[in-house]
Amino acid sequence: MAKIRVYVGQNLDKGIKLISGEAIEKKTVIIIGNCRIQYEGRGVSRLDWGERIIMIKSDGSLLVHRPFGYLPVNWQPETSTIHIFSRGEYLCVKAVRSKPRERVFIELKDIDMIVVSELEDNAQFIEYLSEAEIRDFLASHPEIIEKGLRTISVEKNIEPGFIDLYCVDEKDRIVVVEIKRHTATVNAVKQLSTYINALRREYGPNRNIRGILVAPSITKNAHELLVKLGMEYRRIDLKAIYEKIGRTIVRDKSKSILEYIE
Amino acid sequence: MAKIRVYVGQNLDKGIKLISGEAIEKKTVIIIGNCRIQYEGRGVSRLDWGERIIMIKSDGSLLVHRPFGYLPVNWQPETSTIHIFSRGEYLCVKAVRSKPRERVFIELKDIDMIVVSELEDNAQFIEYLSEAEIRDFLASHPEIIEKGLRTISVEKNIEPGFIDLYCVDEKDRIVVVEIKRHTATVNAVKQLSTYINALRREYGPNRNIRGILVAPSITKNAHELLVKLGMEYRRIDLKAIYEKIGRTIVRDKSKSILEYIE
DNA sequence: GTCTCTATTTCGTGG
DNA sequence: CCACGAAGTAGAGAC
Repeated sequence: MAKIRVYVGQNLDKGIKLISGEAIEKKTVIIIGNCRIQYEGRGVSRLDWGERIIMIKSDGSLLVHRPFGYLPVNWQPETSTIHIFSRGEYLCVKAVRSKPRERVFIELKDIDMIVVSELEDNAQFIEYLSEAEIRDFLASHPEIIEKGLRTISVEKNIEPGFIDLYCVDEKDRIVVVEIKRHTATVNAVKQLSTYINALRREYGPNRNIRGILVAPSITKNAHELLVKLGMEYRRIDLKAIYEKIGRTIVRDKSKSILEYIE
Repeated sequence: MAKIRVYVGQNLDKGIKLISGEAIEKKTVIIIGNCRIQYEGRGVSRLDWGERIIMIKSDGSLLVHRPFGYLPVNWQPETSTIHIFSRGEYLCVKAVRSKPRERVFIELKDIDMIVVSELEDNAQFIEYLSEAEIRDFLASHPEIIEKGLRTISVEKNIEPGFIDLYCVDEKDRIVVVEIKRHTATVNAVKQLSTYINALRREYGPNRNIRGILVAPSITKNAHELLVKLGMEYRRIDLKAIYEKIGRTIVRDKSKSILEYIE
């Protein structure tokens, strides 16, 4: 079980003393209370009094959550230094970051609860179906994109940027493959076009160079532009790739994992 | 003061019953405990047992925070439906979203604390120095960009997209202004170049059309490309703009607000 | 440190 | 609802 100290009601003063004095090393602090907030740095923001949840982690990251919305209303990433101190009637939390130079300044006028916890969490976060994983899988199974396609290099660096897959087709034409793990937009088409133009400059007009955009879907505008520029689209099915890579971990058996992919 | 109920130690069962039975309407729930998590949807992830903080808001948003890092390790935005229920030894939290189809499934084997709160927060979040604000300010003060510059239109829609400022200079040449509120990259240069090419096609080769990229800074590659394409860079100072727009709210007087901008 | 690109990006806005 | 671009985007990887 985690070490947790809860300060509420009569004990709040003790909690305030604890978090404002002692360094909160290795501890995660949650404060619930009525506060106002100012942020200055890359932008400037102001938020007047309201009841919110403040989370301060031992690495210096700070989050302020309102009772709605997925995103924190104010925050500071982990490179910050955090000071907690009393000023007049208010408990103040000040998180300053030097690069970029910015600060979050919180004043609390009412505190409902303080939780100081020491959490142990050493598990490794494992992700599947990232763009890198899909790219590497397609690199070793280029026939999924097109029969007879062979991969020459992965993440090939040419001047304008990195080509996901640099391949040749059955007729030995160069094929530039751009992979998107979700809906391809006009930007993706432009990106692919840039690569192809660069290669055409390099190889001259006699070398036939093809461009294939691989994605589970593509926007209408993107597809029009793609066709206009003489390039091609290949749909991939993330579900099928996931099956082929072969995962077996399913804990919640109420629904198949594959129902949720793409 | 906010309405807060804390369940810890002996009371945990009561808390579990509360959050798994009743709809948690208008309430924000925090659970601290040892859990494992699976996510499936746009991607797939697994996280084995560890002590974490789970936050569930009344709008259906879900966040799981590890004791480190600014970002939640797993989450679900506010369009989700959330079910809390017991299965065997575990308390389960299941958040499902339909568009895109995805789910987060959490199993808790030890719970340290449950907090159920009703937070009141109606304050308006106010942001300054957004790209829109900077753009509108420069639109009405184009002389900051260049002496004699006049704004013709803001957010002008031409085929490839929207031009931030469409101006004419002292010599009545068309000037396309692209504004970035931080470091301009090669993409910004390409964007500007696209607009200018479109206008050149429209107005023919005799009309002189200039492009100005306005940003607090620019990357080396971007600047090289800009010069190569015959366009110009103007540095803007966010601090100066903020001063000119004229803000006065400064609560924490220990440091001037302007120290923290840009 | 600078620059570029991805992200379970999220979020807004305009068509 | 789809498409596209901004964000205090954050974070990773290459150079």
